[in-house]
Amino acid sequence: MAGVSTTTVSRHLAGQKIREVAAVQATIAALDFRASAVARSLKSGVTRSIGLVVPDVSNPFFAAVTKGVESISRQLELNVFLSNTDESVERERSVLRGLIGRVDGVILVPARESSDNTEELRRAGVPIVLLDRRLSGCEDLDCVLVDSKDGATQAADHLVRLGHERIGLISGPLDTTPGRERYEGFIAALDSAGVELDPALIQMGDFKLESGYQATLRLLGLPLAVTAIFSANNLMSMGVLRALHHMGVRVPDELSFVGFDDLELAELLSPPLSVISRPAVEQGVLAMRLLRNRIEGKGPAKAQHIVLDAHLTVRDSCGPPRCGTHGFASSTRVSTGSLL
Amino acid sequence: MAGVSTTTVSRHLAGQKIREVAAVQATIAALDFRASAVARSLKSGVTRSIGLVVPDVSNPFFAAVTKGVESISRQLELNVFLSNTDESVERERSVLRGLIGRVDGVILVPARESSDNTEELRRAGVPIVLLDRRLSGCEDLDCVLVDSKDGATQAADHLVRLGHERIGLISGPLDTTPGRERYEGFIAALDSAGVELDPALIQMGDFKLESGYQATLRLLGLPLAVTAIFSANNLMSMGVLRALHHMGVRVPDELSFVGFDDLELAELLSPPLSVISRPAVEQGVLAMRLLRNRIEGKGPAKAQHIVLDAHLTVRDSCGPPRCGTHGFASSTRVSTGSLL
DNA sequence: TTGAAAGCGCTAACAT
DNA sequence: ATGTTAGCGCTTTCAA
Repeated sequence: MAGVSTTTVSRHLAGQKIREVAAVQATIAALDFRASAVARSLKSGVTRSIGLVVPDVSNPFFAAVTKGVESISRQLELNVFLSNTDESVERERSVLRGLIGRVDGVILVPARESSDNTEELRRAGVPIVLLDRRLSGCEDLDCVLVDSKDGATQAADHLVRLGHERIGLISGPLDTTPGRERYEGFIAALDSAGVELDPALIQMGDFKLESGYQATLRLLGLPLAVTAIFSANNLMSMGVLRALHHMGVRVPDELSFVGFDDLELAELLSPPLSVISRPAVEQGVLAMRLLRNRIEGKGPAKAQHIVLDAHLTVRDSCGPPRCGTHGFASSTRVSTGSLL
Repeated sequence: MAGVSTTTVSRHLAGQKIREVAAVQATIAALDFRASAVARSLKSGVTRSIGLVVPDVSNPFFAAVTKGVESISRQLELNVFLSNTDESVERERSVLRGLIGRVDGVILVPARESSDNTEELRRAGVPIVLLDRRLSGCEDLDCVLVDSKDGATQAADHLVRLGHERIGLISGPLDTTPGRERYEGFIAALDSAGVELDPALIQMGDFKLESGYQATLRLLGLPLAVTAIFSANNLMSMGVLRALHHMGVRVPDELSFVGFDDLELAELLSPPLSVISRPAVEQGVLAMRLLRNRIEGKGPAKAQHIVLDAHLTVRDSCGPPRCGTHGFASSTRVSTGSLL
């Protein structure tokens, strides 16, 4: 070094006034000196990093959430570790474990509502904010949610109002907050509207595209034709659309469709899709703010639960029911159709 | 601690054989002990983290790249810091600076070809792999690219073969590898096909949705109608589609369209989109492998440049030209149309 | 096989 | 205003 002790340099870096400013600055420049983030972390116990754990970055919804988190964390000069769990509890556990000691806090979209992998993190004193999904036994954690139940209710009401009575539900995993709430909201709405609840109309998916595709094929194969489909998330909706397209089923003429979560291109599809939409970037932003407060020890000691609204965006994929015109399963229906 | 020195514990954790295995393991379990990643990093000089710097995670292409990177880094037990630059050189610089000392290597999609922000990183000895875009003065870095020029050529040839002569080009920034190469490839292909190159047909965009929208409006406003449009990336393609939709221009009847980069829903749009597609997840995977080798000092000393192929996926958005039927600019054309 | 000691780079307490 | 010292938690000589 040039002239002074490391302490002096440290002080200078910390913004304190020192005598040999010039010399120190010159030497810093000459040596291209940069304080070691690692050593700082070791000394201070703070990493200036956070973890963001989502099921799948390539899901546009989580991509948007990520953007929201990232924009705030940049302002805060926090680096973000991004990890995918691929909806798997095991992966989630290993990911979370790998974050211990590397981050000051975690924003987590839990893979399964009933599988709590936050134990170790919490013992290690790492603040956690839950995003989009609850976690049983973790009601004491901050949480940013959307009123999925209400959203699903709106979807169901919309279809019922149009006169649909045989509506297929492609549900997400029930052990997931959005999966469960959308399921419950939808079923309850149909129920209170006096619409039948044939179990065959309920198809379980896993929030991934392929499961939406397969579920749709199963629904189309039902002996009694469905006149409408509701899908519990965007990826499965894509699968539904693909299946409908491959089977040559016209929407909304032959079948009506509503999906939970908007798609960037939804209005450009043919027909433009009616969907339940909700803020995504904003969820990320709110979660990051909540986490910041936890990390800094600000804010109320009590857990904050923020619930945002979802709302129906009506476009063109729903119409009145028209029975028996699509499908490949029942030759009876087909011949009936041709008799008319 | 219980019975032994920290050294012994350290050895046990490192996999060496020690006498008091039982006692040590018991104590580790009892204390929920976890070696500090930070202290380890300080001692070893290795962080077991990498940085991934992209222009925009919510662009489906980069989301897919991210997934590829993430899948390999998980296998390698490396954590990944994700950052958006939002196509901004300034943001890139600050992001890259923030990564120094925190990562063992960086995968970078540079914001601008001619603005090299890697200086500091390189002086700090951090290995870098370039992804999707070159960086001038950095030919010595490993790099994973796609043959954009060839892809754009295929797009141009496709349109020319169908008989188009007034083709609008919505280009990305020329100071970007994909922007420049797609521009050059497209222009060169038209040129060698003997198609006119009216400068008004070339609209500059910034790879974001809104610029595709605006560019399309400008193209539709041209006195001499365009019969086809080529857009240099997926986000701008969405903008084009939206503009065409709003203006009521039918594809491919009134106007043909090809875009660079596939869209998850491209085949479900009406019409299904013809696009230039290319591996995305694979680019991420390859870049991560390259980076791993650099970090471990394996592999050839010489920089590796991997160039993947792009190919035309023909669907239904291109047809033969039909002039003068769309647009809102020229009243002459409109009245001519109604006279027919 | 194990332990003592030193040091990775930083900062806070204390002393000057 | 500046320097000295100690210690964050780990690993790695070196010695026993």
